[in-house]
Amino acid sequence: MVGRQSQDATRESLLGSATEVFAARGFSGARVDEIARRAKANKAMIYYHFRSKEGLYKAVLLRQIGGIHREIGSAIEAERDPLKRLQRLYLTLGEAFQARSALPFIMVREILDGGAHMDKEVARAFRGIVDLVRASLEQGTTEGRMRAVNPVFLHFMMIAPLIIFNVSRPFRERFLPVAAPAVDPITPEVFKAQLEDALLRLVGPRPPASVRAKRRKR
Amino acid sequence: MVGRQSQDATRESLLGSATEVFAARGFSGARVDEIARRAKANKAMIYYHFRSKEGLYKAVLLRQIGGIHREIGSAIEAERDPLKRLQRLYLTLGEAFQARSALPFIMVREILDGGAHMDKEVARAFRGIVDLVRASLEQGTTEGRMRAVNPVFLHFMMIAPLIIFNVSRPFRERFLPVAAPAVDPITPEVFKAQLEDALLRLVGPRPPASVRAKRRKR
DNA sequence: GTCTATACTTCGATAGAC
DNA sequence: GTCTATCGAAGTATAGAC
Repeated sequence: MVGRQSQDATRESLLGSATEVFAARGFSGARVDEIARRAKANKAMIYYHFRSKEGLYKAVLLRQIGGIHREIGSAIEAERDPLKRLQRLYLTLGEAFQARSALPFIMVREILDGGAHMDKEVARAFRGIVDLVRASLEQGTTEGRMRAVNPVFLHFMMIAPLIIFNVSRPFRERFLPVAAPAVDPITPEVFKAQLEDALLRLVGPRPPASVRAKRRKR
Repeated sequence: MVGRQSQDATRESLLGSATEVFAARGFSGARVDEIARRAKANKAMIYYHFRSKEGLYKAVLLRQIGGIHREIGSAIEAERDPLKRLQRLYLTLGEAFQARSALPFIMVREILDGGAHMDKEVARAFRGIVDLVRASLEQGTTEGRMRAVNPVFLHFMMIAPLIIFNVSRPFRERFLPVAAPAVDPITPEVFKAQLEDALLRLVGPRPPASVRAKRRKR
Protein backbone atom coordinates (compact mmCIF):
# COMPACT_ATOMS: atom_id res chain seq x y z
CA MET A 1 0.00 0.00 0.00
CA VAL A 2 2.91 2.31 -0.45
CA GLY A 3 2.01 5.53 -2.24
CA ARG A 4 -1.68 4.84 -1.73
CA GLN A 5 -3.80 6.69 0.78
CA SER A 6 -6.25 4.25 2.34
CA GLN A 7 -8.84 6.99 2.69
CA ASP A 8 -9.03 10.26 0.85
CA ALA A 9 -6.51 11.91 3.13
CA THR A 10 -5.00 13.71 0.17
CA ARG A 11 -8.35 15.14 -0.72
CA GLU A 12 -8.77 16.42 2.82
CA SER A 13 -5.32 17.89 2.87
CA LEU A 14 -5.95 19.67 -0.40
CA LEU A 15 -9.24 21.06 0.86
CA GLY A 16 -7.57 22.45 3.96
CA SER A 17 -4.70 23.96 2.06
CA ALA A 18 -7.02 25.42 -0.56
CA THR A 19 -9.18 27.00 2.13
CA GLU A 20 -6.20 28.92 3.44
CA VAL A 21 -4.84 29.98 0.10
CA PHE A 22 -8.18 31.03 -1.38
CA ALA A 23 -8.94 33.00 1.79
CA ALA A 24 -5.61 34.77 1.67
CA ARG A 25 -5.38 35.48 -2.04
CA GLY A 26 -8.83 35.06 -3.53
CA PHE A 27 -9.78 32.84 -6.41
CA SER A 28 -7.72 34.48 -9.11
CA GLY A 29 -4.83 35.28 -6.78
CA ALA A 30 -4.50 31.70 -5.58
CA ARG A 31 -2.04 29.41 -7.36
CA VAL A 32 -2.76 25.74 -7.68
CA ASP A 33 0.94 25.05 -7.28
CA GLU A 34 0.93 26.73 -3.89
CA ILE A 35 -2.19 24.86 -2.82
CA ALA A 36 -0.60 21.55 -3.77
CA ARG A 37 2.69 22.41 -2.13
CA ARG A 38 1.11 23.41 1.19
CA ALA A 39 -0.98 20.27 1.12
CA LYS A 40 2.20 18.26 0.55
CA ALA A 41 0.38 16.73 -2.37
CA ASN A 42 1.00 16.53 -6.04
CA LYS A 43 -0.59 19.16 -8.22
CA ALA A 44 -2.19 16.57 -10.45
CA MET A 45 -4.20 15.39 -7.45
CA ILE A 46 -6.19 18.58 -7.55
CA TYR A 47 -7.46 17.69 -10.99
CA TYR A 48 -7.99 14.09 -10.04
CA HIS A 49 -10.13 14.95 -7.05
CA PHE A 50 -11.75 18.23 -8.08
CA ARG A 51 -11.54 18.36 -11.87
CA SER A 52 -10.40 22.01 -11.94
CA LYS A 53 -9.30 24.96 -9.87
CA GLU A 54 -12.87 26.15 -9.85
CA GLY A 55 -14.15 22.76 -8.74
CA LEU A 56 -11.75 22.91 -5.82
CA TYR A 57 -12.90 26.41 -4.94
CA LYS A 58 -16.55 25.39 -5.01
CA ALA A 59 -15.82 22.46 -2.72
CA VAL A 60 -14.16 24.84 -0.27
CA LEU A 61 -17.10 27.20 -0.47
CA LEU A 62 -19.66 24.50 0.18
CA ARG A 63 -17.78 23.15 3.13
CA GLN A 64 -17.33 26.58 4.73
CA ILE A 65 -20.78 28.04 4.17
CA GLY A 66 -22.56 24.75 4.70
CA GLY A 67 -20.59 24.23 7.90
CA ILE A 68 -21.41 27.56 9.48
CA HIS A 69 -25.04 27.20 8.46
CA ARG A 70 -25.32 23.89 10.28
CA GLU A 71 -23.49 25.23 13.32
CA ILE A 72 -25.78 28.21 13.64
CA GLY A 73 -28.86 26.10 13.11
CA SER A 74 -28.03 23.68 15.87
CA ALA A 75 -26.87 26.47 18.17
CA ILE A 76 -30.18 28.30 18.15
CA GLU A 77 -32.77 25.60 17.57
CA ALA A 78 -33.38 24.97 21.28
CA GLU A 79 -33.83 28.63 22.10
CA ARG A 80 -37.38 29.92 21.82
CA ASP A 81 -36.81 33.50 22.99
CA PRO A 82 -36.31 35.57 19.83
CA LEU A 83 -33.86 38.05 21.31
CA LYS A 84 -31.71 35.29 22.74
CA ARG A 85 -31.92 33.50 19.44
CA LEU A 86 -30.40 36.48 17.73
CA GLN A 87 -27.72 36.76 20.38
CA ARG A 88 -26.79 33.13 20.02
CA LEU A 89 -26.78 33.51 16.30
CA TYR A 90 -24.12 36.14 16.13
CA LEU A 91 -22.23 34.73 19.08
CA THR A 92 -21.97 31.47 17.19
CA LEU A 93 -20.91 33.36 14.12
CA GLY A 94 -18.25 35.22 16.06
CA GLU A 95 -16.91 32.01 17.55
CA ALA A 96 -16.89 30.36 14.17
CA PHE A 97 -14.90 33.25 12.74
CA GLN A 98 -12.30 32.83 15.44
CA ALA A 99 -12.13 29.08 15.12
CA ARG A 100 -12.01 29.00 11.33
CA SER A 101 -10.25 32.17 10.44
CA ALA A 102 -10.61 31.58 6.72
CA LEU A 103 -14.38 31.73 6.82
CA PRO A 104 -14.92 35.49 6.95
CA PHE A 105 -12.39 36.00 4.17
CA ILE A 106 -14.12 33.46 1.97
CA MET A 107 -17.47 35.09 2.63
CA VAL A 108 -16.31 38.60 1.84
CA ARG A 109 -14.45 37.52 -1.26
CA GLU A 110 -17.48 35.70 -2.55
CA ILE A 111 -19.67 38.72 -1.88
CA LEU A 112 -17.20 40.91 -3.74
CA ASP A 113 -17.39 38.55 -6.68
CA GLY A 114 -21.16 38.86 -6.67
CA GLY A 115 -21.60 35.20 -5.77
CA ALA A 116 -20.07 34.16 -9.06
CA HIS A 117 -19.01 30.74 -7.83
CA MET A 118 -22.04 29.89 -5.74
CA ASP A 119 -24.04 26.92 -6.92
CA LYS A 120 -27.52 26.06 -5.69
CA GLU A 121 -26.34 24.16 -2.66
CA VAL A 122 -24.17 26.99 -1.37
CA ALA A 123 -26.87 29.53 -2.13
CA ARG A 124 -29.33 27.53 -0.08
CA ALA A 125 -27.00 27.58 2.92
CA PHE A 126 -26.42 31.29 2.57
CA ARG A 127 -30.11 31.90 2.31
CA GLY A 128 -30.66 29.76 5.38
CA ILE A 129 -28.58 32.08 7.53
CA VAL A 130 -30.44 35.17 6.33
CA ASP A 131 -33.72 33.40 6.99
CA LEU A 132 -32.79 32.57 10.55
CA VAL A 133 -32.17 36.24 11.28
CA ARG A 134 -35.38 37.31 9.64
CA ALA A 135 -37.47 34.67 11.35
CA SER A 136 -36.14 35.57 14.78
CA LEU A 137 -36.78 39.23 14.16
CA GLU A 138 -40.31 38.63 12.92
CA GLN A 139 -41.09 36.47 15.89
CA GLY A 140 -39.76 39.13 18.22
CA THR A 141 -41.73 41.97 16.73
CA THR A 142 -44.91 39.92 16.49
CA GLU A 143 -44.64 39.12 20.17
CA GLY A 144 -44.02 42.80 20.81
CA ARG A 145 -40.68 42.07 22.43
CA MET A 146 -38.52 43.75 19.79
CA ARG A 147 -38.54 46.94 17.82
CA ALA A 148 -39.48 46.60 14.18
CA VAL A 149 -36.20 47.02 12.34
CA ASN A 150 -35.68 46.33 8.69
CA PRO A 151 -34.47 42.73 8.73
CA VAL A 152 -31.90 43.25 6.02
CA PHE A 153 -30.58 46.23 7.90
CA LEU A 154 -30.37 44.22 11.09
CA HIS A 155 -28.48 41.61 9.19
CA PHE A 156 -25.94 44.19 8.14
CA MET A 157 -25.57 45.66 11.59
CA MET A 158 -25.00 42.26 13.12
CA ILE A 159 -22.82 40.58 10.61
CA ALA A 160 -20.95 43.34 8.81
CA PRO A 161 -19.03 44.61 11.86
CA LEU A 162 -18.26 41.06 12.88
CA ILE A 163 -17.04 40.05 9.49
CA ILE A 164 -15.01 43.19 8.82
CA PHE A 165 -13.51 43.04 12.27
CA ASN A 166 -12.23 39.56 11.64
CA VAL A 167 -11.15 40.20 8.11
CA SER A 168 -9.25 43.35 8.93
CA ARG A 169 -7.02 41.85 11.56
CA PRO A 170 -3.86 41.73 9.42
CA PHE A 171 -4.61 45.19 8.10
CA ARG A 172 -5.12 46.62 11.58
CA GLU A 173 -2.04 45.00 13.00
CA ARG A 174 -0.03 46.57 10.25
CA PHE A 175 -1.46 50.09 10.24
CA LEU A 176 -3.23 50.91 13.48
CA PRO A 177 -0.17 50.99 15.73
CA VAL A 178 1.33 53.67 13.53
CA ALA A 179 -1.97 55.33 12.81
CA ALA A 180 -3.26 55.64 16.32
CA PRO A 181 -0.76 54.53 18.95
CA ALA A 182 -3.00 55.93 21.67
CA VAL A 183 -5.73 53.46 20.87
CA ASP A 184 -5.65 50.13 22.62
CA PRO A 185 -5.97 47.41 20.06
CA ILE A 186 -9.45 46.03 20.48
CA THR A 187 -9.67 42.39 21.52
CA PRO A 188 -12.24 39.92 20.26
CA GLU A 189 -13.73 39.80 23.76
CA VAL A 190 -14.20 43.55 23.98
CA PHE A 191 -15.60 43.59 20.50
CA LYS A 192 -18.06 40.85 21.31
CA ALA A 193 -19.27 42.58 24.46
CA GLN A 194 -19.69 45.90 22.72
CA LEU A 195 -21.51 44.36 19.82
CA GLU A 196 -23.87 42.62 22.19
CA ASP A 197 -24.63 45.91 23.89
CA ALA A 198 -25.06 47.69 20.58
CA LEU A 199 -27.55 45.14 19.31
CA LEU A 200 -29.63 45.36 22.44
CA ARG A 201 -29.77 49.09 21.94
CA LEU A 202 -30.70 48.64 18.34
CA VAL A 203 -33.34 46.00 18.57
CA GLY A 204 -34.41 45.79 22.18
CA PRO A 205 -37.60 47.60 23.23
CA ARG A 206 -35.68 49.35 26.00
CA PRO A 207 -32.04 50.26 26.48
CA PRO A 208 -29.89 47.61 28.17
CA ALA A 209 -29.48 47.44 31.92
CA SER A 210 -26.18 49.32 31.96
CA VAL A 211 -27.89 52.41 30.65
CA ARG A 212 -30.95 52.21 32.82
CA ALA A 213 -28.69 52.03 35.84
CA LYS A 214 -26.84 55.16 34.81
CA ARG A 215 -30.03 56.98 34.14
CA ARG A 216 -31.42 56.16 37.55
CA LYS A 217 -28.57 58.02 39.19
CA ARG A 218 -29.60 61.33 37.74
CA MET B 1 -1.05 67.12 -33.49
CA VAL B 2 -2.67 63.96 -34.74
CA GLY B 3 -2.22 61.04 -32.39
CA ARG B 4 -1.00 63.33 -29.65
CA GLN B 5 -3.07 64.20 -26.60
CA SER B 6 -2.47 67.82 -25.67
CA GLN B 7 -2.95 66.99 -22.01
CA ASP B 8 -2.67 63.66 -20.27
CA ALA B 9 -6.17 62.66 -21.25
CA THR B 10 -4.99 59.14 -21.87
CA ARG B 11 -3.62 58.95 -18.39
CA GLU B 12 -6.95 60.08 -16.99
CA SER B 13 -8.84 57.63 -19.09
CA LEU B 14 -6.61 54.80 -17.95
CA LEU B 15 -7.04 55.76 -14.33
CA GLY B 16 -10.80 55.74 -14.66
CA SER B 17 -10.87 52.44 -16.46
CA ALA B 18 -8.44 50.88 -14.01
CA THR B 19 -10.55 52.04 -11.08
CA GLU B 20 -13.52 50.12 -12.41
CA VAL B 21 -11.66 46.99 -13.35
CA PHE B 22 -9.63 46.75 -10.15
CA ALA B 23 -12.81 47.31 -8.13
CA ALA B 24 -14.66 44.60 -9.97
CA ARG B 25 -11.94 41.97 -10.19
CA GLY B 26 -9.26 42.86 -7.68
CA PHE B 27 -5.59 43.36 -8.36
CA SER B 28 -4.74 39.86 -9.50
CA GLY B 29 -8.06 39.34 -11.25
CA ALA B 30 -7.73 42.50 -13.31
CA ARG B 31 -6.22 42.25 -16.78
CA VAL B 32 -4.18 45.11 -18.18
CA ASP B 33 -5.60 44.34 -21.62
CA GLU B 34 -9.11 44.92 -20.35
CA ILE B 35 -8.11 48.14 -18.62
CA ALA B 36 -6.54 49.43 -21.81
CA ARG B 37 -9.46 48.35 -23.95
CA ARG B 38 -12.07 50.05 -21.74
CA ALA B 39 -9.95 53.18 -21.66
CA LYS B 40 -9.83 53.08 -25.45
CA ALA B 41 -6.10 53.39 -25.05
CA ASN B 42 -3.15 51.28 -26.06
CA LYS B 43 -1.82 48.80 -23.55
CA ALA B 44 1.68 50.18 -23.83
CA MET B 45 0.40 53.46 -22.46
CA ILE B 46 -0.12 51.83 -19.09
CA TYR B 47 3.59 51.15 -18.87
CA TYR B 48 4.49 54.54 -20.25
CA HIS B 49 2.41 56.40 -17.67
CA PHE B 50 2.52 54.08 -14.66
CA ARG B 51 5.55 51.83 -15.17
CA SER B 52 3.71 48.62 -14.19
CA LYS B 53 0.37 47.12 -13.34
CA GLU B 54 1.16 47.69 -9.69
CA GLY B 55 2.09 51.30 -10.31
CA LEU B 56 -1.29 51.81 -11.93
CA TYR B 57 -3.04 50.16 -9.02
CA LYS B 58 -1.23 52.34 -6.51
CA ALA B 59 -2.21 55.45 -8.43
CA VAL B 60 -5.84 54.35 -8.30
CA LEU B 61 -5.57 53.67 -4.60
CA LEU B 62 -4.07 57.05 -3.82
CA ARG B 63 -6.67 58.90 -5.81
CA GLN B 64 -9.57 57.03 -4.19
CA ILE B 65 -8.45 57.06 -0.57
CA GLY B 66 -6.90 60.50 -0.77
CA GLY B 67 -10.08 61.81 -2.36
CA ILE B 68 -12.46 60.51 0.25
CA HIS B 69 -10.15 61.70 3.01
CA ARG B 70 -10.22 65.24 1.66
CA GLU B 71 -13.98 65.13 1.16
CA ILE B 72 -14.62 64.03 4.70
CA GLY B 73 -12.19 66.54 6.10
CA SER B 74 -13.82 69.50 4.42
CA ALA B 75 -17.31 68.18 5.15
CA ILE B 76 -16.85 68.16 8.91
CA GLU B 77 -14.34 70.90 9.59
CA ALA B 78 -16.95 73.61 10.15
CA GLU B 79 -18.98 71.51 12.57
CA ARG B 80 -17.98 71.84 16.21
CA ASP B 81 -20.61 69.60 17.76
CA PRO B 82 -18.98 66.15 18.12
CA LEU B 83 -22.12 64.11 17.54
CA LYS B 84 -22.99 66.07 14.42
CA ARG B 85 -19.41 65.70 13.28
CA LEU B 86 -19.75 61.96 13.43
CA GLN B 87 -23.05 62.09 11.61
CA ARG B 88 -21.61 64.21 8.85
CA LEU B 89 -18.65 61.92 8.65
CA TYR B 90 -20.56 58.79 7.82
CA LEU B 91 -23.14 60.67 5.79
CA THR B 92 -20.32 61.96 3.63
CA LEU B 93 -18.91 58.49 3.43
CA GLY B 94 -22.26 57.08 2.41
CA GLU B 95 -22.70 59.70 -0.29
CA ALA B 96 -19.19 59.11 -1.56
CA PHE B 97 -19.90 55.40 -1.80
CA GLN B 98 -22.94 56.11 -3.93
CA ALA B 99 -21.22 58.65 -6.12
CA ARG B 100 -18.04 56.65 -6.67
CA SER B 101 -19.24 53.11 -6.55
CA ALA B 102 -15.74 51.69 -6.95
CA LEU B 103 -14.50 53.16 -3.69
CA PRO B 104 -15.95 50.66 -1.20
CA PHE B 105 -14.76 47.77 -3.36
CA ILE B 106 -11.26 49.16 -3.50
CA MET B 107 -11.25 49.68 0.26
CA VAL B 108 -12.45 46.18 1.08
CA ARG B 109 -10.09 44.55 -1.40
CA GLU B 110 -7.16 46.42 0.05
CA ILE B 111 -8.17 45.45 3.57
CA LEU B 112 -8.41 41.83 2.49
CA ASP B 113 -4.92 42.06 1.07
CA GLY B 114 -3.66 43.38 4.39
CA GLY B 115 -2.76 46.74 2.90
CA ALA B 116 -0.14 45.10 0.71
CA HIS B 117 -0.16 47.87 -1.88
CA MET B 118 -0.45 50.86 0.43
CA ASP B 119 2.48 53.21 0.40
CA LYS B 120 3.06 55.92 2.98
CA GLU B 121 0.89 58.49 1.29
CA VAL B 122 -2.14 56.21 1.12
CA ALA B 123 -1.56 55.02 4.65
CA ARG B 124 -1.56 58.60 5.87
CA ALA B 125 -4.94 59.24 4.26
CA PHE B 126 -6.38 56.06 5.73
CA ARG B 127 -5.06 56.97 9.12
CA GLY B 128 -6.55 60.44 8.75
CA ILE B 129 -10.06 59.02 8.48
CA VAL B 130 -9.63 56.85 11.56
CA ASP B 131 -8.27 59.83 13.45
CA LEU B 132 -11.26 61.97 12.60
CA VAL B 133 -13.59 59.40 14.12
CA ARG B 134 -11.48 59.04 17.22
CA ALA B 135 -11.08 62.76 17.74
CA SER B 136 -14.81 63.38 17.46
CA LEU B 137 -15.55 60.61 19.88
CA GLU B 138 -13.01 61.82 22.40
CA GLN B 139 -14.32 65.31 22.20
CA GLY B 140 -17.85 64.05 22.73
CA THR B 141 -17.02 61.95 25.76
CA THR B 142 -14.85 64.63 27.31
CA GLU B 143 -17.70 67.08 27.05
CA GLY B 144 -19.98 64.46 28.54
CA ARG B 145 -22.23 64.50 25.53
CA MET B 146 -21.48 60.98 24.35
CA ARG B 147 -21.14 57.57 25.86
CA ALA B 148 -17.62 56.26 26.08
CA VAL B 149 -17.43 53.63 23.37
CA ASN B 150 -14.28 51.98 22.18
CA PRO B 151 -13.27 54.18 19.24
CA VAL B 152 -12.17 51.31 17.08
CA PHE B 153 -15.43 49.56 17.78
CA LEU B 154 -17.36 52.68 16.85
CA HIS B 155 -15.39 52.82 13.67
CA PHE B 156 -16.49 49.32 12.81
CA MET B 157 -20.11 49.92 13.66
CA MET B 158 -20.20 53.03 11.52
CA ILE B 159 -18.23 52.04 8.52
CA ALA B 160 -18.54 48.28 8.25
CA PRO B 161 -22.30 48.20 7.64
CA LEU B 162 -21.99 51.06 5.20
CA ILE B 163 -19.17 49.49 3.28
CA ILE B 164 -20.63 45.99 3.19
CA PHE B 165 -24.01 47.34 2.22
CA ASN B 166 -22.53 49.06 -0.79
CA VAL B 167 -20.23 46.26 -1.72
CA SER B 168 -22.89 43.58 -1.55
CA ARG B 169 -25.30 45.20 -3.94
CA PRO B 170 -24.60 42.85 -6.87
CA PHE B 171 -24.65 39.89 -4.52
CA ARG B 172 -27.95 40.90 -2.96
CA GLU B 173 -29.61 41.60 -6.27
CA ARG B 174 -28.69 38.17 -7.39
CA PHE B 175 -29.60 36.13 -4.31
CA LEU B 176 -31.99 37.98 -2.03
CA PRO B 177 -35.02 37.88 -4.32
CA VAL B 178 -34.81 34.11 -4.36
CA ALA B 179 -33.70 33.83 -0.78
CA ALA B 180 -36.31 36.02 0.83
CA PRO B 181 -38.96 37.20 -1.60
CA ALA B 182 -41.01 38.54 1.30
CA VAL B 183 -38.35 41.07 2.21
CA ASP B 184 -38.48 44.40 0.50
CA PRO B 185 -35.08 45.21 -0.95
CA ILE B 186 -33.61 47.87 1.28
CA THR B 187 -32.91 51.20 -0.38
CA PRO B 188 -29.90 53.40 0.31
CA GLU B 189 -32.25 55.96 1.86
CA VAL B 190 -33.78 53.49 4.30
CA PHE B 191 -30.38 52.17 5.12
CA LYS B 192 -29.05 55.64 5.81
CA ALA B 193 -31.95 56.53 8.07
CA GLN B 194 -31.69 53.31 10.03
CA LEU B 195 -27.97 53.64 10.43
CA GLU B 196 -28.40 57.15 11.73
CA ASP B 197 -30.87 55.93 14.29
CA ALA B 198 -28.66 53.02 15.27
CA LEU B 199 -25.66 55.22 15.86
CA LEU B 200 -27.60 57.59 18.05
CA ARG B 201 -28.66 54.62 20.11
CA LEU B 202 -25.13 53.40 20.26
CA VAL B 203 -23.28 56.55 21.08
CA GLY B 204 -25.84 59.07 22.25
CA PRO B 205 -26.27 59.64 25.99
CA ARG B 206 -30.00 58.98 25.62
CA PRO B 207 -32.10 57.06 23.14
CA PRO B 208 -33.27 59.04 20.11
CA ALA B 209 -36.53 60.96 20.07
CA SER B 210 -38.49 58.24 18.33
CA VAL B 211 -38.01 55.93 21.30
CA ARG B 212 -38.65 58.48 23.97
CA ALA B 213 -41.94 59.25 22.27
CA LYS B 214 -42.99 55.63 22.33
CA ARG B 215 -42.01 55.24 25.93
CA ARG B 216 -44.09 58.20 26.97
CA LYS B 217 -47.20 56.44 25.77
CA ARG B 218 -46.93 53.68 28.29
C1' DG C 1 2.71 60.06 -26.85
C1' DT C 2 1.04 56.34 -29.49
C1' DC C 3 1.13 52.00 -31.97
C1' DT C 4 2.55 47.06 -33.55
C1' DA C 5 4.81 43.13 -32.82
C1' DT C 6 6.86 40.20 -29.85
C1' DA C 7 9.71 38.50 -25.95
C1' DC C 8 9.33 36.34 -21.61
C1' DT C 9 6.92 34.30 -17.71
C1' DT C 10 3.45 32.23 -15.16
C1' DC C 11 -0.22 29.29 -14.72
C1' DG C 12 -3.91 25.94 -15.33
C1' DA C 13 -4.33 21.60 -17.10
C1' DT C 14 -3.20 16.86 -19.00
C1' DA C 15 -0.79 12.73 -20.88
C1' DG C 16 1.10 8.68 -19.60
C1' DA C 17 4.11 5.72 -16.61
C1' DC C 18 3.80 3.36 -12.32
C1' DG D 1 -4.05 7.24 -6.38
C1' DT D 2 0.29 9.24 -7.25
C1' DC D 3 4.14 11.15 -9.86
C1' DT D 4 7.01 13.44 -13.76
C1' DA D 5 7.17 15.93 -17.66
C1' DT D 6 5.25 18.99 -20.56
C1' DC D 7 1.83 21.47 -23.39
C1' DG D 8 -0.71 25.50 -24.60
C1' DA D 9 -3.07 29.55 -23.21
C1' DA D 10 -2.95 33.75 -20.99
C1' DG D 11 -0.71 37.44 -19.02
C1' DT D 12 2.79 41.17 -18.05
C1' DA D 13 6.07 43.77 -20.06
C1' DT D 14 9.17 45.89 -23.63
C1' DA D 15 11.57 47.05 -28.04
C1' DG D 16 11.41 49.96 -31.66
C1' DA D 17 9.05 52.48 -35.48
C1' DC D 18 6.45 56.61 -36.11
